[in-house]
Amino acid sequence: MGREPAARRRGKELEEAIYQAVWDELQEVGFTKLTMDGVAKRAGTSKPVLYRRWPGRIELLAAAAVHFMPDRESIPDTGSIRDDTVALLSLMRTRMLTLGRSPMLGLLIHVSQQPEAEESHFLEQLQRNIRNLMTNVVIARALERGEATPEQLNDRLQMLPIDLARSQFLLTGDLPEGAITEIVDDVFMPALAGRAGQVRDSGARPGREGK
Amino acid sequence: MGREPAARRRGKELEEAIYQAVWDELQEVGFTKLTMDGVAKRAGTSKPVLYRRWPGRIELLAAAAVHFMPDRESIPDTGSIRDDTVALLSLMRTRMLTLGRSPMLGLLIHVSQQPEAEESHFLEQLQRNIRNLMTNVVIARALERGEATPEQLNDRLQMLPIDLARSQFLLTGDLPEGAITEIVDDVFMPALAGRAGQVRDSGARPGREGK
DNA sequence: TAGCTTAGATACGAGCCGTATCTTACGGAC
DNA sequence: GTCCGTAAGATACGGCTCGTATCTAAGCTA
Repeated sequence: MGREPAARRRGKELEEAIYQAVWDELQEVGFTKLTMDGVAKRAGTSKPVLYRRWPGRIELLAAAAVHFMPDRESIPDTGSIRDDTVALLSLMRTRMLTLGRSPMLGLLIHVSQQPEAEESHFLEQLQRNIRNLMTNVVIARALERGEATPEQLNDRLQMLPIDLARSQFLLTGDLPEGAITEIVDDVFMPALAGRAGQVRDSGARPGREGK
Repeated sequence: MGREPAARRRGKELEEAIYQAVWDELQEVGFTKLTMDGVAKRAGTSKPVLYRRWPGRIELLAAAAVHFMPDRESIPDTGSIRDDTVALLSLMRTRMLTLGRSPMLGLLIHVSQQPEAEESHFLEQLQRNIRNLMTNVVIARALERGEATPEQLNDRLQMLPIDLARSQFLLTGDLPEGAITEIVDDVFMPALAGRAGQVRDSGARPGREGK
């Protein structure tokens, strides 16, 4: 007569179900209304199971995000810094859309109030990864190709496309294809060209190397 | 025997005290722990008084921010687009530091989940105001001076310093003097120069002017 | 089969939410 | 000065979420 209680899950199987519950709950009620009770209920488990694994909802969210984050880490060599940068921003787009705007803002708030935040390891790791791809792959290739010189590429300039992409996403919640090409073609490439025209700041001699 | 109950405040006097309480509470417990109970208690009043005026804590926070926001709206004419831009970013810096990183992120989350959000009128108003100062003052002056041409200045490029400044603030919680000059001198001015060198997009041939 | 780990159920106190109710201080009208 | 309407301030409430404590029994391991 008593209904069959669901089989008891453990380890990876259980965690996977919890992550899925987090993701579904995010989709359904949104970040601000994401609760531990809600996740536990949806996952068919109970709160203590969650608290045994994560300190709180932010850390649980971060873990779920890690779990669902696509982990493509390579930028195809397109042959030009322009297209490589577009590819990098597309990767950024994929990741940011996976995480979502509110969760990303939520993680940022958490970081901003708990500077040591081990849990935000995740956000910083994404950030660091993107940064490395820019400097060690896109820029490095550009230097090899002779598309740019080291003096030309200060830190700000190297991070320019990334910063603009993140800014756009945090403000609008999206990073459309068109925005990417605008960032690259209307800002980044001109900025590179501008620095090329006056390679050394001291000897600024605009427009002397002839077209 | 009974202690003298504090004199009952009304109107502007009361609201001022509430705003001050919000600000103090923000300072003391931080954005995520800012509660209506806490504000009411600190202001020496009670929750119904707050809820009669604002729908919730986010709206109360926004109102307090408006109240404390310095309202300098002018950018001195420094004689160059470079220095005008620095002045604009300094204004942005002042405003963002007044609001604070977490509150700004919190308002952004609120906007992101309630798109119509009338209350975030405040954030968008700040944004719009800065935008207007950039296009209608800084850029307009530059065009008058002949420092730039209209074709040179697409939307992305015009918003570049603002976007970078906001990005920096949201990530680090600050916008130091040095960051401002880097944004302007290492990115914005070169980008302008780059667009000047190749006014029409059709002729853009990146990486061809090298040695 | 015995025993250990831990999933899952349940209950709890605490804190905050937003609202309802009530008293009473204050300000304006006369 | 008196009367009255408005709104401040106190209090209490139900509801939700938090994070934890306690207990059971399921399932793995020896």
